[in-house]
Amino acid sequence: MSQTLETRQGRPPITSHAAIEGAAFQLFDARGFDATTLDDIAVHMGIGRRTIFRYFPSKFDIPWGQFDKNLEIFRERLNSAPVDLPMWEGIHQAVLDFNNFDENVLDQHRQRMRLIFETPSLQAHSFLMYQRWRGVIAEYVAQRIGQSRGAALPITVGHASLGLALAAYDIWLSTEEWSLHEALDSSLSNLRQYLGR
Amino acid sequence: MSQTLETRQGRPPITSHAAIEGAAFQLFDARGFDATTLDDIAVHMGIGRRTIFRYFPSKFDIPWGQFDKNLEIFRERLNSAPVDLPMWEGIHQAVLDFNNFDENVLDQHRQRMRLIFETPSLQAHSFLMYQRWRGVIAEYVAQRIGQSRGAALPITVGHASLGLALAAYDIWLSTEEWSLHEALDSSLSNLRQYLGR
DNA sequence: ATCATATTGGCACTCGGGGCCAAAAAGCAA
DNA sequence: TTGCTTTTTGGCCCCGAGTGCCAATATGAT
Repeated sequence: MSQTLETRQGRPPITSHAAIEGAAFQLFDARGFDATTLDDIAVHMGIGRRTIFRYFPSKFDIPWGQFDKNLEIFRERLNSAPVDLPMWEGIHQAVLDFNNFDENVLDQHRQRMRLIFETPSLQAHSFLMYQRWRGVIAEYVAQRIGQSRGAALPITVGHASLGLALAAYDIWLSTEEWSLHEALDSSLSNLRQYLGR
Repeated sequence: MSQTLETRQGRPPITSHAAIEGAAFQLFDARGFDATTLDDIAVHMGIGRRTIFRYFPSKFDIPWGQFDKNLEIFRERLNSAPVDLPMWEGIHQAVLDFNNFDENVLDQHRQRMRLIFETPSLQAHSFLMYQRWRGVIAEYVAQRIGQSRGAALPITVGHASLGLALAAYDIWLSTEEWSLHEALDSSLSNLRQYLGR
């Protein structure tokens, strides 16, 4: 059993990732990401600016929340994909699963991704997140075909899968017509059609 | 005729994009990108730090040199691609052309891309460059199929092409075995094979 | 009450970036 | 030569992100 609920020694934390994230999004929505300083967030929460850096390595990481956790979930989804399917189908299924959100969190996910996709400084930093995401795919492909993580196919499939996911998000965010699931399906089938069959 | 060589009025520029780029790369190679401050570069060149910002919008843009110019060339390459070929072949040819460097500049191109690919802060900012690159592709696809630049296929092909190019660069930079041309070919054929045929 | 432990947040610093503007350096006209 | 115009330069001063350092604070344990 984990000891999350146990009483710990030492001064108790005054805030949390979720609390900072929530307060930050309030201000981001109102003034925009760039126009919101860390001082604004700290003052608004009644905590020290220095404390924010104990929870997030940079301002850019706040909109991504607990990305590490999600990446772990994605890795598990991939590893439990059925092996009898063609690899591209298994990966696509895992991506669909990973992007399957409950109704009640879908709105905030959309808001989060919209902020990330529409703020240039945030887009730039997000590339570092994307790199880790495609690294998970590359690792899976490498393990499945028995090659190095840096070999041509794992690298290529990682980049291509990332491209498909980003395309789907671009499409999903720019129109109300499609669900995220449909956008992911459509980008894959569009690519297959484009590459000629 | 252009008036590049004419005498102009006003105080003449004390430096140039190329000069700053050259001096900067000297220091980047010696100390690394992050450890080199703009003050270091300015002092090393005997110019003011403020002046550097007249030539480059940010420190991150220095390693990219005159990216706008190259993007224009790429756009022309694309637009002069033969229409009787399947679209994916035309685009692939344009990408190959765009990445065809003379022997004498290949080393410095490799050095430049290695710096960009190996420096996280630089990777992040480079995503903004990549966005513009794939925008050129999306525009071409949109125009060729008579749809909006933001439609599903243009967006998807843009992202996928970018993924292929980045994969090729990853492979090219990580091994001495392949030429850039071969790496680009290999990433495309790997993707086609992966998607099953 | 004292001690051990863990978090907090203030202080001071570096660096990238930008607004502002006087100084510098050229051509041109009188 | 003397101004006038034009253009670039770079100093000055500011802001905000991010970091190292460390005393203050708030808990549990003895």
